[in-house]
Amino acid sequence: MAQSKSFAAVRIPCELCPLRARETFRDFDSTELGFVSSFKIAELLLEPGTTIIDEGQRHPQLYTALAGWGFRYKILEDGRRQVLNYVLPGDLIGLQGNLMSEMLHSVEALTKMTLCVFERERLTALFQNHPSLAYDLTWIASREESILDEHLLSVGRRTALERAAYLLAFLDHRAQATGVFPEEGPKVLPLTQQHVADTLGLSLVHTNKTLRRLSDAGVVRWLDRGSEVLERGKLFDIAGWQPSVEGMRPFI
Amino acid sequence: MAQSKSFAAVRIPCELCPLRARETFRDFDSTELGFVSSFKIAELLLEPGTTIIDEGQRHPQLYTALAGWGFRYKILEDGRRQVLNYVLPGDLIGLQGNLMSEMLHSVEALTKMTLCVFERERLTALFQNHPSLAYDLTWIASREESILDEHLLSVGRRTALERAAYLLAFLDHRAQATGVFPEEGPKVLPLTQQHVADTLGLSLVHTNKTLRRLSDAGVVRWLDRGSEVLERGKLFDIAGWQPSVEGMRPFI
DNA sequence: CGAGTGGTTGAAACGTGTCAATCCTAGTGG
DNA sequence: CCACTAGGATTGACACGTTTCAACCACTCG
Repeated sequence: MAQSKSFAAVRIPCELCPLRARETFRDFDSTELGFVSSFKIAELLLEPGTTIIDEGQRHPQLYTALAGWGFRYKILEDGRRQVLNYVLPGDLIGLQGNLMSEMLHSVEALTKMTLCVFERERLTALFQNHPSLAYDLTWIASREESILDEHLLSVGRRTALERAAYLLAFLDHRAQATGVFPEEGPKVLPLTQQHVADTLGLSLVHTNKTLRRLSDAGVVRWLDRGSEVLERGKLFDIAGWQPSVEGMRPFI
Repeated sequence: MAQSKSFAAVRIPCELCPLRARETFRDFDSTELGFVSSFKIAELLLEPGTTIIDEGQRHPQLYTALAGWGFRYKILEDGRRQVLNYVLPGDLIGLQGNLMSEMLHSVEALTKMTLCVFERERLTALFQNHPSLAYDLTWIASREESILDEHLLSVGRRTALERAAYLLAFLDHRAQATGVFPEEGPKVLPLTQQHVADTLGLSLVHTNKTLRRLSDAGVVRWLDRGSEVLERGKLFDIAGWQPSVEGMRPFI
């Protein structure tokens, strides 16, 4: 497992942030922009498999994902792992560490990632001087919460097939909305079946068989280490789920 | 199902808030107290079974539980229900989801409850003028998040017995910490087995058999419509879980 | 070329769900 | 005071979904 974190030679200034250009994300006014610009202390480039945050450790930094995929998870003592959610561009990493001294979950990069690095300490200044950003932070936290609600509903009450369909629909939709997919070429969700299993609360073998049913129905295609959604509508039908229409969302 | 919400004849002023007296909760300074006092527009007294928030509806109010037990849940179209978390005194109700649009989950009273009522609109003023309270809000949201993380781990990866043990340990611990238990008499968690089942993601029958195993082991006792934890330590052992030590927590 | 990771498959064991009764208790109205 | 009722808890039998075990294949990388 690659543990190397390298600081980028070139650091994208927030003024030129590629995310901000996308219509999904709300704009900053110049004051906010100034603060966030100074809030950002570095940029991290990560290889797939890198651990970003380790459960049980103190972690003085916060991150915003700029590019790439990651995932949050927890493990039990005997190694059973539960994936809690996925990290996409615009997502804040490590917010809940602020209260408890130690992090209560881990985060790992799924693909190459770029992260903006912030100093946790400076959150106080953010709350003091930038109410609108403070509001955004709360907004972000409560959005993550509602995603977890839906996941919990899924793992607790949906069947294996529904769960799988929901997960792929959910990820495909989020990926689309945040614009992680390449302009050209297949829009692939970069997960192994082990990740899917650990997200759905199923065994690897059963996950494989469930995904196969989706493949056979022509709804998705499984690639080398990832999958591609072919029939969005059918997935929604199977899952019994629709993405809720979101307007612009904030990000720090 | 009783749907009546009645406004209290007597309204406890925030200055005399009984929760604030407890050592679990952090104190307000006088400015904060003044704001919260004006933020609170009413007090609600609810009968068991009352729906507080309805999924899919806009809900212009926020609440803080002052007394009693409630629970948050989601349901699928065919009626399958998943309990997401329980509401205890000091908990904020209605923060999750898009801060200003439709609710993505429902909330129901489990016992008689008392709620403080706030106007969602005035959140803006809170963020503008009271950074410390804004910070608290984020703290609260991200705490709920870490609880959901643990629940998701539980439902996804723990066995039925571990899950049941975890849930009872978790609730017993929270109840103890917030002081909902009566000073005298048995400390009972006011859930039916149906609630437990819907929290654990299990069927009612299997939940019954699982709880019976815990009863037979003498770890808990099941009462009429609730349970009592007898051996905290053993419960932790079975669950493979320990409550993380929290300092004082904020509440609005 | 061998090793490692990820995916695939079948069979058997096991945990959970479903169905269908029964019991218990608190609350209701005659 | 006694049916009567309704919600909650309990139980056994059986069906079904999921896990586990144990292979094997395909592909990439050093």
